[in-house]
Amino acid sequence: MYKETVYSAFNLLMHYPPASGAGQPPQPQPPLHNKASQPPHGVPQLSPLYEHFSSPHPSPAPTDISQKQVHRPLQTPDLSGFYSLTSGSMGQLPHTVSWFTHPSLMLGSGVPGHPAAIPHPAIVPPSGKQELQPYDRGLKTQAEAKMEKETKKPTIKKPLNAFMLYMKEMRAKVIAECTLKESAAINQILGRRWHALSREEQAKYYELARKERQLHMQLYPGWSARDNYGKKKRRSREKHQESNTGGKRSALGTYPEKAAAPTPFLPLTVL
DNA sequence: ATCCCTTTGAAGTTT
DNA sequence: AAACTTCAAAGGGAT
Repeated sequence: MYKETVYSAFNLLMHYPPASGAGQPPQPQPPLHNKASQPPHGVPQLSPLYEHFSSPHPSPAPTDISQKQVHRPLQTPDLSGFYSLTSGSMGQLPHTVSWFTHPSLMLGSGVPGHPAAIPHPAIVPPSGKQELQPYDRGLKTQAEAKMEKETKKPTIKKPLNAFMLYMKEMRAKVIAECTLKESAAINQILGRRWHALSREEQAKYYELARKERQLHMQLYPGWSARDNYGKKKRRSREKHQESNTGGKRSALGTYPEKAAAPTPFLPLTVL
């Protein structure tokens, strides 16, 4: 409740203007490197859509976006955010940016350089948890304190990609439709559903993701995905590589053995 | 308490 | 350039 209120308020403040030329095809971007993530045989390819777009790495519209999002008059009194668990239809997408609604992103400090100085949802403490107590009791050396301060810097998260946005919106729906609760299983279903989406449906999410990246670039001009590299600790690297290596990535119809068989108690519509 | 699993996509690094 | 790696979310399960 509190979360949603905060996020919605953020959404309202950061309302996005409609993409110029609404009704134009959005700008999905093809996977750049990962062949395994290409839609498998039988799944509509996205590439024909991509030719509508000028560049695989569209440069952000310079200056006006952030101004618009800050000064844009509120369009609707409805506080339900894009990711409201109850709404769910992309057809009603407000022009918002999803990471403003990230549950874990409401902590953090203000947005650097942001005119409204609103805590930005993409900023989280490294631990993901709020630091309630001063951690330095004065017992550490300067170097240690500096080191610790460095590691406690808020983390600016990556903007969500199209599929992540789709997952965020559809997860609750899938969970409601089946008895599964484990995210790994839910994500498999969502992956299948993603491939089953029409190009137009997917394009909505690609467009949203593009806007996310644009705004992220504007808010954090110097930020790089590299900044977050190595921040996740990995328990068994080999095992992780095996399951997460690009070339071995499972695709529709070729899921790992473990998940090959459809879950028996799932209604067909879920899969 | 923290990482793994599982998905796709973006972007980073390595070969 | 291509291949490979990491991290975004989520939350139950494993360590």
